[in-house]
Amino acid sequence: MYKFNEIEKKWQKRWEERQTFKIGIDQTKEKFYMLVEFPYPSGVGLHVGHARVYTASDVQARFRKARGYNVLFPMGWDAFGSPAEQYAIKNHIHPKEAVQENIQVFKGQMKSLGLAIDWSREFSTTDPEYYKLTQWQFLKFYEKGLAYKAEKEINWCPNCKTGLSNEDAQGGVCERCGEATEKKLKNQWVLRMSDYADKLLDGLKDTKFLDKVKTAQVNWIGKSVGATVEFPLKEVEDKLEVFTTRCDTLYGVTFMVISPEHPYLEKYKEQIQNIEEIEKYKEMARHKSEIERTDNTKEKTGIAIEGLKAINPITKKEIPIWVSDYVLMHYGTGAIMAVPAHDERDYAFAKKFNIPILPVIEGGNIENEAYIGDGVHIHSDILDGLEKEEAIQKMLAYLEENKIGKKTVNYKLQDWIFSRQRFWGEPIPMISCPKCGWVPVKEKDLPVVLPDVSAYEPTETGESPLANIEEWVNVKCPCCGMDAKRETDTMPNWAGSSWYWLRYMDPHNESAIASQEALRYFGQVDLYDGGMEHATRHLLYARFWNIFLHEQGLVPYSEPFLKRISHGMILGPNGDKMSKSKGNVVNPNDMVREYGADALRTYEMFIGDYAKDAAWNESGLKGCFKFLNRVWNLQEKVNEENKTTPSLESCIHKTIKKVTEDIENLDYNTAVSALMILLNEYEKQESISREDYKILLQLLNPFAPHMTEELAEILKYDSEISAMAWPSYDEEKLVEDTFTMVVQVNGRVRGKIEIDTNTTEEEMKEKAKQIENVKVFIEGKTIIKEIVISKKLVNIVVQ
RNA sequence: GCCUGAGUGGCGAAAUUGGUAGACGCACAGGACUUAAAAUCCUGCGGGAGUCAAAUCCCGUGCCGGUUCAAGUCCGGCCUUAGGCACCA
Repeated sequence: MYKFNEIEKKWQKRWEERQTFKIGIDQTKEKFYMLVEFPYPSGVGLHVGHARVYTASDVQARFRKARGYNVLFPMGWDAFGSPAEQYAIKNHIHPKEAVQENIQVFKGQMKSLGLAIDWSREFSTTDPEYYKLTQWQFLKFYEKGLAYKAEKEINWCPNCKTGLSNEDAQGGVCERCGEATEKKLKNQWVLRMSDYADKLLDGLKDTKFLDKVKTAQVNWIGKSVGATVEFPLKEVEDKLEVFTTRCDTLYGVTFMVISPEHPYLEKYKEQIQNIEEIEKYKEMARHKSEIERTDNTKEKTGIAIEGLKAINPITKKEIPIWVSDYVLMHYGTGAIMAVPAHDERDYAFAKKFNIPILPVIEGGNIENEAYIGDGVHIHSDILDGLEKEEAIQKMLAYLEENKIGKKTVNYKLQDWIFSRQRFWGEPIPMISCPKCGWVPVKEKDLPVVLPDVSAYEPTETGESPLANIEEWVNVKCPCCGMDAKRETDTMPNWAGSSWYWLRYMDPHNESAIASQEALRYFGQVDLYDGGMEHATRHLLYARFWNIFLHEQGLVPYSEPFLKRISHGMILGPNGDKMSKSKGNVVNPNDMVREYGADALRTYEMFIGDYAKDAAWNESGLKGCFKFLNRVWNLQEKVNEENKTTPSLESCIHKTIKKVTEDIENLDYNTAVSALMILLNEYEKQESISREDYKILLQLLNPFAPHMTEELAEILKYDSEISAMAWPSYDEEKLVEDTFTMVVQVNGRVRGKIEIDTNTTEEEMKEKAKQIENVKVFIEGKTIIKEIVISKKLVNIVVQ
């Protein structure tokens, strides 16, 4: 049995001392940028799920290096944000210290896995040198008018006492704690991300993201093409604007609905006779959680506005305006034209409040339900007889001609709420001056450093804990020198992760994100591995950020990531998600101690399809440990020959091809199984050559780097494996002398024989018919057809 | 409700363009070595029929149907399940 403990430590030490994986810009080589999402260094350390992801990235990095690429495989820490803060509050230490402790644990664990990381490029988003640049980039957004402060209805988590972006409050639930979010009016910093909706959509074409990742982004951006239409109001000189994708149904509008937050309710409260009743309804809507409000199974509620009516601009008919919370203020114009005959929601509303339903499209039975299918227009004057698309075009032209509406594109994507009322985040580098308004902190005064304080708990008032630190908050205005105050909100933890891959390219640069030379050389991330949960958050923010930097001429590429993949989770042995509370967390440290890092790595790659979840099974790990041991013991069979053993040649070449292609395609499990098959073949031999063994060690090296290096040293090969070029295969040598010919009769297998590879198709037919069992099935029957697949099978069809 | 993906032995899983279903591994059973155990090595291992043992035959990739000489793979219709979106006008 090999002493994995000693061996692994020895090689880890050597890699560190010799800086084996440290790289720089090398114009003579093509680069390969392998990026894996940097972890949040929490208090619990890594579990075997992380180990799977880092190992896969490491296999990729080592493999690409062997193939001649200059591989950038960095690691860092995403250490701002709520969990680090929570951990610090709980353990009564400063988040800064908690982060330091946790980073040490994580780093130690990663090193014990033998990852080929260039540690000279390590940084944490919480380093002042790093967040100085995060702040600097925020100022760029501000300078270009893309960061603005606005009073907005935001998602508020009453438990975390902070505002959240839409992306962080999906489904009306706080991402961090699971609490139902509320709507709260707050003054917030916001990034104009919705301006980039089209660019974010178009940019996807230039990437090789998984389809499901692309789909998730497309859905989230939610582009919809329609029209805005203006409905004149009857009592006042004003118009109510709506967004619709179906302007062709304008003749079927029987009422309008505005959201409870619609500004007209405030603006025209004098005209509205039942304003008190409506105020009550608004109050009710505000206190409902987002989940309740968007539950489309519940019955619709609403109130008709008395004293304010609209005029249909096409039919000139007077129509009532209602208030209802099924219309959302943050989509479109916060007001809709309701066509109950052809919209399910409008239909339900009209039924409940006895509003007339007027069909304008032929089909269905409106007594029972809204007809949402396509059909010919009826009761629609100029549109009568037209199909949907023609009708939309005709109506659009009519609206534009008469200046009552125009073609409009709408997005579900909202601007990015960028303020958090927390202590542990990058301070937003802005100063509020009573005279000058919002003034950016001068570039030379960056970073705005987080003060050292004793209390960093969130406050009850919804203000950042920083607000209480007077000596930090009170400053002089950089513009006029008068007394002013710092912004006390901090950035969301998505900020630091929105540009970190750029920093890895040149992490110690003091004057810029990274040098232009480094940015051009390392370019885009070639392979980015991360969780599916980031498909619409981190990935969207990061792309937005990068597109902006590109437009400013700061980075050479618009899209930051070429290919995005996502990995499956490692589940507990019972198939449940691993969690502390379930007590089924497997710690990689324990596994490394018992079986070694190489065995753990090999097992994590062998466990199953990398993209799928897999249940942990320690017996499987033992099996991989056994496999490595057999490779170790095989050294005794190695002879002095320096050429491949002829009888093993085709098998070796097949394995090189298989392992190479599998690693490229991220099919790690089948790559390992191919190596097991090769080992089985080797073991059948009396002895194997030095060359045979070397190839096995090279192919196995990305999976089990320590043991294979040790063996290469024992066998005294020319160099360490990490310096060897990946073995190549020869197509001609893949062919074997013989093959198994399968013989079918009427599509059922009736015989198999081993025959020469050069056998012609005619000879194959002849040989097939000579097989005893085949004779039994064709005797006395008429042969209708004979199908021959060269080097594979013969199928005889009889009657 | 809509959009993706998945369903194969006791278990994790493999299977080029349709061409030997279950590679590889785990578990299990039997054997060798050992005073014994562990480790290691050898053999077997989808279900059923058949046989002293074989040969051989039948059934079998979620379900129903179809195309084809041939279907895990293609087509149509369902069921289950995971993920994403969801009062988005």
